[in-house]
Amino acid sequence: MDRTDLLPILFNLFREYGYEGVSLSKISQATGLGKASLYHHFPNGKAEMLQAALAYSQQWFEENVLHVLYPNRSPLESGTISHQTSVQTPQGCQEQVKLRMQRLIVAIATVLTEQGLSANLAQQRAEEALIMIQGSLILARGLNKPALFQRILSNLPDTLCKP
Amino acid sequence: MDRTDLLPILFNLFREYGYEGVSLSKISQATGLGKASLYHHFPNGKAEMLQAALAYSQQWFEENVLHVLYPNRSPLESGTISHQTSVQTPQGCQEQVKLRMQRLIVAIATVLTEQGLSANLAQQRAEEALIMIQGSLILARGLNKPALFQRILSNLPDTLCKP
DNA sequence: GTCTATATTAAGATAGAC
DNA sequence: GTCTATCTTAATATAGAC
Repeated sequence: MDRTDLLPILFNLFREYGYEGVSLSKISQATGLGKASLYHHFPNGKAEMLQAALAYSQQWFEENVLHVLYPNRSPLESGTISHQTSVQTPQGCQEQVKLRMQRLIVAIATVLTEQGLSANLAQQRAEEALIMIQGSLILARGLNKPALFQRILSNLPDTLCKP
Repeated sequence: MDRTDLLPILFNLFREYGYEGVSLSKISQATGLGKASLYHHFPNGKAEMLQAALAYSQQWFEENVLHVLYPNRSPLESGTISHQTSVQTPQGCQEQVKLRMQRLIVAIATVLTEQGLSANLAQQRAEEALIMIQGSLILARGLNKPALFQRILSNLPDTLCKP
């Protein structure tokens, strides 16, 4: 088994249960590997597993989101993980979250600007896009209504480009 | 020290760190009480502390949010904790979260209906209100820009009542 | 690369004195 | 009502065989 196979499993675990909510026993069960084997792949233990899962999701985000918004433009040089500190604890996520939000907002604002919106309005709309996405995810999960998220997502393009 | 004094401390701890992220040592430190003393107030341990913190926040929500939207109308009979199961684990929060969202949406939709909006539009706008609130909270925290939340909140009344 | 076995520490929880 | 002391279990982590 390769380390690459473990990353999506780790990512899903941390996303669903949170860092403290994921125990090595859970990871062992989810991956089918013994605890000792996990330490073979991640010598620094759980903290390193989180770090690897974050890097994995970051890469996914670059390829599947940012690269779609920036099809053949920016080489995404800042996409390589440059803000990674030694072995990350849960608090260490904050900076990565911030960076990812900022870059997504810039990407969306750029697209909106090319659609004819002013810089200020584009920025505001891009923030609004993230707000709607994040907020509808919370409501969809809280109310157990996935359709609510789908609806918001479908209306987003019109909402952002409108007046 | 009274049990009532502990509730806001517990609530803040659970909100900040999550259920698994809060240890009895942390609670002991935050409250100034020994672990054994905590078990005097909450014989069923951490699970009961979460339950109490949830009930406390629910009461706060009733008095400070719903009662403001329903000034002297509904007696809020459903406000008393009727959906409480024995001793709650983290999963047990889901149903409470759902109920609270639903009631807030109904409350906002009712207000909007009285402002002249149609039932369907009012419902949709009420959902949108929660989406904006929750989403802007996430962005404000993630970007470390509290002003973003303030801005969204200020614009909400107009946004909801407009066309 | 994975295992069994074990060490080490911290967590949740109790007993009983004051 | 709060404490000290202790119990029990689970968590993180390591050693060493295969």
